[in-house]
Amino acid sequence: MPYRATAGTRRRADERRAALVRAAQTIVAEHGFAGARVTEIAQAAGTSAGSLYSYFSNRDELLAEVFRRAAAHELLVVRAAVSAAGEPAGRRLEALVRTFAGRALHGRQLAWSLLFEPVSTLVDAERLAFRQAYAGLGEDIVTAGIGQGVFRDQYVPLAATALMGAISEALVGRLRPVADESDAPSIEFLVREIGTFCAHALARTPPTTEESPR
Amino acid sequence: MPYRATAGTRRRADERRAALVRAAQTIVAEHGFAGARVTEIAQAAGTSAGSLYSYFSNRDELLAEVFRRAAAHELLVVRAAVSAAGEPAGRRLEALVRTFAGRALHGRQLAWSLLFEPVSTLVDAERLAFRQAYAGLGEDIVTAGIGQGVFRDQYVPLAATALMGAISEALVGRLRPVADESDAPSIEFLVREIGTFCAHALARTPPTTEESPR
Amino acid sequence: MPYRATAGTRRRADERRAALVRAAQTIVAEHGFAGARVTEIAQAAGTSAGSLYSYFSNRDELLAEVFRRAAAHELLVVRAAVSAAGEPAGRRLEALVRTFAGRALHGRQLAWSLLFEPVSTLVDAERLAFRQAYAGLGEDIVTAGIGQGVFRDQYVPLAATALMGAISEALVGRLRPVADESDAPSIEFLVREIGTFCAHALARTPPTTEESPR
Amino acid sequence: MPYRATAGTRRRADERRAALVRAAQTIVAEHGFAGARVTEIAQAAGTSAGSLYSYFSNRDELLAEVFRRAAAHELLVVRAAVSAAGEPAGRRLEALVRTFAGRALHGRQLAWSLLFEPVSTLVDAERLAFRQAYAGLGEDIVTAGIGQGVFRDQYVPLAATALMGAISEALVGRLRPVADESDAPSIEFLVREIGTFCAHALARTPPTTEESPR
DNA sequence: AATGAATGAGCCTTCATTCAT
DNA sequence: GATGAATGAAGGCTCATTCAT
Repeated sequence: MPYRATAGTRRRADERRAALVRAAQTIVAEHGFAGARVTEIAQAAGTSAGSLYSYFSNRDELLAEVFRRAAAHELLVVRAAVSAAGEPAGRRLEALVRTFAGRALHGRQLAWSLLFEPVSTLVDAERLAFRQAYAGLGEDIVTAGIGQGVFRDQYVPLAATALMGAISEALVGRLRPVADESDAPSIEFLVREIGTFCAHALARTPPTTEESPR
Repeated sequence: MPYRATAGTRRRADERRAALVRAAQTIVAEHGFAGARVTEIAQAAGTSAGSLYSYFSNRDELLAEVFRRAAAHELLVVRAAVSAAGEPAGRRLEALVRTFAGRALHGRQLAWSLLFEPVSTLVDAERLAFRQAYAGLGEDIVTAGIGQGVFRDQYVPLAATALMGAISEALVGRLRPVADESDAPSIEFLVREIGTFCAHALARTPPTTEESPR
Repeated sequence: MPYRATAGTRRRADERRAALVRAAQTIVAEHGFAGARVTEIAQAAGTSAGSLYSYFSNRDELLAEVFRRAAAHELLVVRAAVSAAGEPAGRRLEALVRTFAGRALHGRQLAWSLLFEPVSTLVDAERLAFRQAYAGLGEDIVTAGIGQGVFRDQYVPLAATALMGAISEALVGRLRPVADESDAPSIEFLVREIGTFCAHALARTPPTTEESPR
Repeated sequence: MPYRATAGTRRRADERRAALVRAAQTIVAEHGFAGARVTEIAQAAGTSAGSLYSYFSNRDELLAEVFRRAAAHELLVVRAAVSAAGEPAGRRLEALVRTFAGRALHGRQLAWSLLFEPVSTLVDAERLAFRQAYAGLGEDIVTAGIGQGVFRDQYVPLAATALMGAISEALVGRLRPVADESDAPSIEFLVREIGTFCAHALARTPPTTEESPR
């Protein structure tokens, strides 16, 4: 009698696979991709390293999936918030910033890993897609805003990119020492400031470039 | 004739050291810090791995020097351009963007490694200083602009950070596929767009957030 | 049938570990600690270098275990013999010498490595304990002997140390060429002589220091 | 005109050579043979590593010479003291112990290195000679003592060896932790105790091996 | 004959991947 | 299908020795 992949078998396999991805994600969220050892992932998933290789042909492959999943989730959340914001584009922009900020500040390491950490060609490709999706989100907003006359006419791809750069750097960037968080400004304040920054950046009104008259 | 530690000897040592740094930088510029193997660096410098250790106590130390050197150069160039731009702040901002852009587009991998690639504690510390210097540059410009009434009143540290994020992401970010550069917009155009983006972002005039009347 | 961490597995692991220790000990017994290369140890144990590291976190750790094991064994044997010798202290002393001698002459290099060869801080600490245990044994005997009036009153720590020095040097010391063992005195004779030497050294009767009258 | 080794040239060479040996000895006396790096020796001698190799074909060769020299010096001093002690053998023995003790406690590291530290086959051979010389000294004393009826009849080689073992272990042995030297007994006391130990060990009077009557 | 920078073999250690059970 | 011990390639670093100057 030939072996038959019953529904139960199949489901159990899927669960295992998912457990591995989840475990890996947890570790990545704590130590970054570089700190995600195959053995530890397997252990955290209640499985073995060897078993892992029957679900993924590669460590890279697994990490890529972790990336994909985490990124997809982020996107989902942000997209939902953006959709819910309705019109005009300014409100959508604000929702984008606010949601992105919430996610990023929640899990800084994961956010950073998703955005910046170099892993492998595979993940880099994945990241490209992720960023493009984000950029696409931004592009939609910008395009809509332009159409609505809210935003000035501009080269949309770049605007979206710069937008994401500004937001992510301001939030996840490792620019300032993490240590001294005592007198750091409140998140609410930061988000509002970033929102203003972005709103201005896209705005129609031409910026004042000359010194103000006294 | 006895061996003599002449000026020539000294110079050759300096050259060797410099050659190592240069070789390392070349490799970093191609494969990133992670891809810079000691043996390969030495070989590329026409030396042996062992020899490398008489110039640097460490691989990390060498990489840190590569970073320092490259970063210092970038800063120098950008600072000079900014200073030369004079008043008002808007012009300095434009100079910042233009120069940064020129450097970044020249060597994408290097720029990315300098800005983002995690290496070691040592280099990360170096990077912090580098980024802070950049941020400082930005802060100076923003502060000046606010004083001149050109820029709106805003939380300067964040503005500077977001600024750098926008610029670097737009330029070095791996958002767009590097492969397909056929119908990419001209650098000149990109730089102008980024400049506009930044100028608006900081500008005093409140952005229009409502739909324009038809 | 799923892989199962059975008692057999566990036993095999223990065996592997033991094999490594044994292999290491063999090599140490032949070439000393310094001559015990990780790769060679693993190979001698029928394993790979990498595998070694799942049983020991360190080369030093393994060597320390080799030391501990060998030393513990030596101590056990000697202690047992000493206990079995009963009273008075003189008999215990003789047992000490005899047993120590037997062990030492059996494996000269190992005995020497245990007693003298510098390895690492870890092993040195282990050795300290080993030597102190030996010294403690000696001190017990000397103290007892003094109490019994068999040995003269003396500074016990030094007596014990000197005792061990005399014995070990006479036996393991590299004083005489190892090569020419042809006309060497019998072990039995040596042991008896050392015993006499030690007995006298500790004895109560004051030594004659003046020339005997003719 | 052929190169001629003038007296001056020759003398200068000898001085260089001697300087190297001296420098090496200083370093060995501080860090042991293992801690004597070729480069550092050369530097300490005001020479270069390369130059060192025109005086010694080997690091081992140099270290062997260091050993030879230091050992010879020790021997010379001890021999002189022993000779000066005159008769009977008991006095010579005391002189041996006292002088040896003085030297050993003066430079513990050097003494230990000479007596115990493993270096190379070459040095080990040298050490053999050294120890044999010491043993010879001991043998002479013991033999004389036996002839004078001061010491009991015994197997001289072993007695001498055990003697040296007792002395050196008591003095240089790393048995007890070096750290706690606060309430350590005075050197004078130690030397006297060792002397007594040795005197008894060799003495004619048969030791009491039965418990003393109460 | 002197120099000291260059060499490179050799060491320990890590970790993704495989495969006998 | 599952397991996890075994593997072994690869990497950084040290230091005695050599050799162009």
